[in-house]
Amino acid sequence: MTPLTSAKTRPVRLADIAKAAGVSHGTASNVFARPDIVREEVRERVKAAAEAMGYAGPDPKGRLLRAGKVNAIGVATGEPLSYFFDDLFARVMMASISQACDATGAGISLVSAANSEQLAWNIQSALVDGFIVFCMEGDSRLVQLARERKLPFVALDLDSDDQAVAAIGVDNIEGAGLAARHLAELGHRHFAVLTLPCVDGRFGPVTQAQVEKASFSATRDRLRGYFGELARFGIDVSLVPIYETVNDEKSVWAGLDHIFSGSSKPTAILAMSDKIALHALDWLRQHDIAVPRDVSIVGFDGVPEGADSKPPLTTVAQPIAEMGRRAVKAILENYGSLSRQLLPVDLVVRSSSGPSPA
Amino acid sequence: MTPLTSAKTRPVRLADIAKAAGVSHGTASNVFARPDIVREEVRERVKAAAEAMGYAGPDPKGRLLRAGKVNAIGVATGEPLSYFFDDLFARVMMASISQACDATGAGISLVSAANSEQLAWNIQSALVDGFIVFCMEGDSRLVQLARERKLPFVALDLDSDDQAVAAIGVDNIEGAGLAARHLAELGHRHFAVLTLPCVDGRFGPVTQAQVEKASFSATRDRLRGYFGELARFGIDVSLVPIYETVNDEKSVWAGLDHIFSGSSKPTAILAMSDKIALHALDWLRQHDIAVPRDVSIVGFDGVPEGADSKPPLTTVAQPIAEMGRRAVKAILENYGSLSRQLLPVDLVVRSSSGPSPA
DNA sequence: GCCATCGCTTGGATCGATTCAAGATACGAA
DNA sequence: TTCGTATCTTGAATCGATCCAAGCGATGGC
Repeated sequence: MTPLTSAKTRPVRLADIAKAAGVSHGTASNVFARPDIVREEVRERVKAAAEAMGYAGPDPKGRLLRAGKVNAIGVATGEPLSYFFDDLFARVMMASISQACDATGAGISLVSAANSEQLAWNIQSALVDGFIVFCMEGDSRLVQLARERKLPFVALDLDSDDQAVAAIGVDNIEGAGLAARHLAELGHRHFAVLTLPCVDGRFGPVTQAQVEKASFSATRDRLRGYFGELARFGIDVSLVPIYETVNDEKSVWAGLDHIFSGSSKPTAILAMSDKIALHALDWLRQHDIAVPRDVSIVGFDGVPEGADSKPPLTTVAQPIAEMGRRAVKAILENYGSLSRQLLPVDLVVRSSSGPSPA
Repeated sequence: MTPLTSAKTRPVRLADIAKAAGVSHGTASNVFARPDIVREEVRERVKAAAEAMGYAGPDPKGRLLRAGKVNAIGVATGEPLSYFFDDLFARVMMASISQACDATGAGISLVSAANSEQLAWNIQSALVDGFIVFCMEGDSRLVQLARERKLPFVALDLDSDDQAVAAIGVDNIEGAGLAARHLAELGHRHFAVLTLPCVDGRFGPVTQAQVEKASFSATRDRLRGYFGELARFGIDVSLVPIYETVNDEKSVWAGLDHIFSGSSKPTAILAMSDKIALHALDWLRQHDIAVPRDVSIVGFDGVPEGADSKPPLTTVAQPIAEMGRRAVKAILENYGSLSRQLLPVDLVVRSSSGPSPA
């Protein structure tokens, strides 16, 4: 009979207050879970005991085991956690995922890992009902770990290679083709391409053959889309300079330094992400190259920042909101069937693209 | 002996594969948790059984109950979940929180609720080791619910009123004073204030007395800071127009329409958030009012976007990264002691403020 | 050949709740 | 008074793992 001591040493359990109130733990549980079926007098007594003993309410840890459902979906990435808040594309995607979760009352768990040792553990021990995986690169390890959990699983933007993995994405080849055709139809014949990463960490000029070996399928497919369409306009794609960036300001600026230091300057730039395009816009402005008078540029993704840039960015918009919605739906409704959804992209023409100066 | 059927009806448990492998569940557990203490021959046998039966590995739900620690911190807000990805300030804060979590291997659970009914349940059933609560307004209900969980708890940016709540914030009065003094010392005598919300949802001109009744303490304190300092410079603050915004473009623009339609136009604007200030910058540019030549403006928060605006924004920078780090540390190390930390703010002078035109 | 030691394995207890069939109580009707 | 019914309450089973004391077998020393 030293409730104070035991309350100090270990948290109060439902069984403790049941005993204190002189009822069974079954009844005590009902007081919290289904108060209506407990007689008022008993209910008040139990609640009073809970209050007196400083009971924090039924512990979700216990409930979870019984219920089986966490009511939260995990969003995983190989990047650091802050990727979700730093990256333009991830941000929009997360906003749409969170709206879908809000609508259904589900929570979101962010899962990541600095080192790959941690990654495995984080994925294996994440308390979630399913995973949405951000696959910026051929993160096959991440995908594999997530699938091993045997929970509902959707990959966003994954390579089209493995048909067994559920994935939601866009047709990168088609989207890139749209961008290239748009510029070609405006009369442009001198192109340059700023790519997303092919290999981890490095940046610099690359060849078409090198991009073909990229681990990130979006990089490969977008280049194929660009060049496929350009070739159709009779442009010799082997002469088009390709510069690999790591999707940040530094590498993009280095790329433009490189591209515009050559003898034949492009009049049109194909950027594989809006982020690249927006950094490029900054570089061009600083170098007094007018957009779109001197140079046109088309991005990829359709992030909202593109609408407010100077000039507003022409881009290939992914249906990001729709992708997020579908991903959440797939997890919560546990589609076993969904194997691969390719959503349509949309060329959004704004003011960063115009007729070729020549 | 119909493993296929039973595997279909219900997920495979550790006990199932233990039986299949002919070992006790204790040993089976060791195979996964401490493989080194199990004889290799047995280990292989168990792993083979697991593989054969399609076992997904030890279920974290079960582990959790025993271990007691979730290894994740909950971040809660009264706003919709997308707030974390949309709002400038929240984004920076979340980036710093996630860096701190990454460093320690902890996960992040985002908790929110569209309606207040859901809120209670979401907070009560969140699987977390502690809460960091974003208190943009006097969300006392949110704070109360979180505290009832009796988990480690930290509020960010809460009113200084309730001393019992652990909170990390800045001295809003001091910060606002810094901004006001900076402008006053530049010779400005004609001010206008754009406030954060006082009451949910509405916006429009307000009086000092109305702001004093704001439920959001930061709004109150920042106005006090502004006016306290302005009064020190002999400015009659009762003549300074105050416009309440809801921290979005529409209300800010409406505010400036209102303020600049009056007879005496301000030369200096005090904005209670960088977001407000950045929207104001857009409005001023569209109305051909040069900053800082015609009008100076100072923001509050210190978000990175302020450094890239045109012109770059003078602002009162909160130590957002440090606040995030401390909050995470407080949760993970379960400071019972931390009651209230006020961190220093920093006036960052950029180009949006200059000498008064008069 | 016996005993001590070492190392792996075992089975039960535990984490904290929910659920359900069965039992108990109270109340009204015959 | 007795039985039936409606309403609570009870206690055991369950969720899926981890942990630990005790047991057991093999090995090596004397």
